[in-house]
Parts: sequence; structure tokens; C-alpha cells
Amino acid sequence: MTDESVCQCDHIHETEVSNTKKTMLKDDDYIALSTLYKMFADPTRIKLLHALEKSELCVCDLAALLGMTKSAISHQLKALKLSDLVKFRKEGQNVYYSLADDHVKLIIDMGLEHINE
Amino acid sequence: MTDESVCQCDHIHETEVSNTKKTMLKDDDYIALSTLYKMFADPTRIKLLHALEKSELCVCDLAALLGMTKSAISHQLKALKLSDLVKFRKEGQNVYYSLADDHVKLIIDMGLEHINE
DNA sequence: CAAACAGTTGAACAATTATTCAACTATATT
DNA sequence: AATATAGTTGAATAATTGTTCAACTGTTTG
Repeated sequence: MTDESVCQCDHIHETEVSNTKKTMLKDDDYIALSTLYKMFADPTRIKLLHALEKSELCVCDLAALLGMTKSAISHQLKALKLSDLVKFRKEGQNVYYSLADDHVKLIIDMGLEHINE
Repeated sequence: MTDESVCQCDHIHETEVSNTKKTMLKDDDYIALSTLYKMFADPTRIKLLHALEKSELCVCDLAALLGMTKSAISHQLKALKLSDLVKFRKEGQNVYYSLADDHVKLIIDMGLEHINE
């Protein structure tokens, strides 16, 4: 099956397309990238990340801050944890969450720049 | 209704929470931010953006490059257009798309950095 | 003018996902 | 040991979303 049969096109700019093809990454890389950005693609999660820029907070603090249930927050923190965007430490009954690294702040700031222009 | 009644928590670190609250943005800002990142949160769209880093391409080119139908590509380009991530120019039957500004490349590169560590 | 092609669009369908709810674990307190 | 609280978890539900399909617009060419 040719590319043309998939895209239903006859006249393709072949040199540009083949040049671009060389610069493209593996499919898995794009999936990994989009999976990362999915974490920033939800208001609740981006609030959590932004809140944790300031200081570490426990699940209760975050739930109170966002006005949401502990369960909802815990579910989202789990997703952020799986994407290595937050880390945590346990202390007694509390679990304190914090940002995993500086990229998180940089990515959020980059987005804010785009919004505010 | 108090925050506590929503989050089901009794012992909240009040000073940390109220300090963090001061640094938080308006809800609309978080919605705008997450809406922006939603555009990067899909493999097809991030491929389109990455492809357009190299040179402008028409819908047919992009469809051929990604091995997808013109319709699917057109739908995603519309979303990217609405988020001001791509711009376009018409020439005869063709519509050439290109990146709207440099932020797009920066945001993708930032994500790649996080992946490759 | 008619045929061919590039591109767009809306509806439909399938897949993904955010929150809720209830049940559960684990730690701390009395 | 019993109770209370912090946090997690899995299933269920509702909402969102990506692709397909068919029909459409607009431009070019013979």
C-alpha cells in the first residue's frame, strides 16, 4: 500500500516530504511526548503542579487548596507520579508531594508565555 | 461550604496552603494552559507540529508524511489553528501550513529534554 | 462547462478519561 | 483493642475526543 493510497493525494511535494521525513522521530518518541503533555492537559493536574512549585504539600492540603476530594486528588497525583513529574515522601499519616525536577516549572512557564502574548 | 467539607480533611497545613493560594492563578488561566497543552497531547498533532518545524507543507504532504487521510489531518490542523499554533496561506488548490511562532518548537524541545533523561 | 483534485466539514462511532463512590490499608491516638 | 484520620484503589458513570465516512466547496484544467 502506497502513501498516496492512504492520503488520497496525487500531487505531493516529494522533496520537501522526504526531507522532512528524515527529521522525524520514531513513533514511540511521539507517543512518549504526547503522553508527557497529557499530564499538563488537564486543569486539575496543572493546578497541582503549579501549587507544588511553591512548596511540598500533602494530599489533604492539595484537596483543600483545589476544593476537591482527596480521592480525586490522589488519582491525579498517581498519574503525575507515573510520569515522573512529582515525587513523594511519607511522614506518619501524611504523604507529602513535591515536583520531581525543574522541567515541570519550565514547561508551565513556557505555556504561560504563549498564553500571555 | 468550607474547604474542609469538600476535601474531607481535618488537619490542613494552613500557612503553607494560604501562602500557596496567593501564588495561584485564576481558574481561567489554568483552563487556557491545559487547553494549550492538549494540543501537544496527541501523537498526530505533535507529529504535525514537529514536521512543520522544517518547512511549510500542504495538507496532502502532511497526509502522505503521516500516512493518514486528508480529512483526519485537516481536522487536527483546524484544532492547531484555533490554538494559534499554526498559520496557513492559500495558493491555488493548496493550503500551506506552517508554525505560528517559535514557542511551538521550544515547547516540543522542552518535552524531549524531559523524555531523554 | 465538466471533470478532477485539494481541502473542509458535520455526524457517527469507538476509545479514552476525570470524577464519584464505596471499600480498603495504614498510621496515630485514646 | 477500638476509633479516627490520611491516603489509596477499583469499578462505574459521564464527558471528551480522534478517526472515519460521506457530502460538500472552491480552484484548476481540458
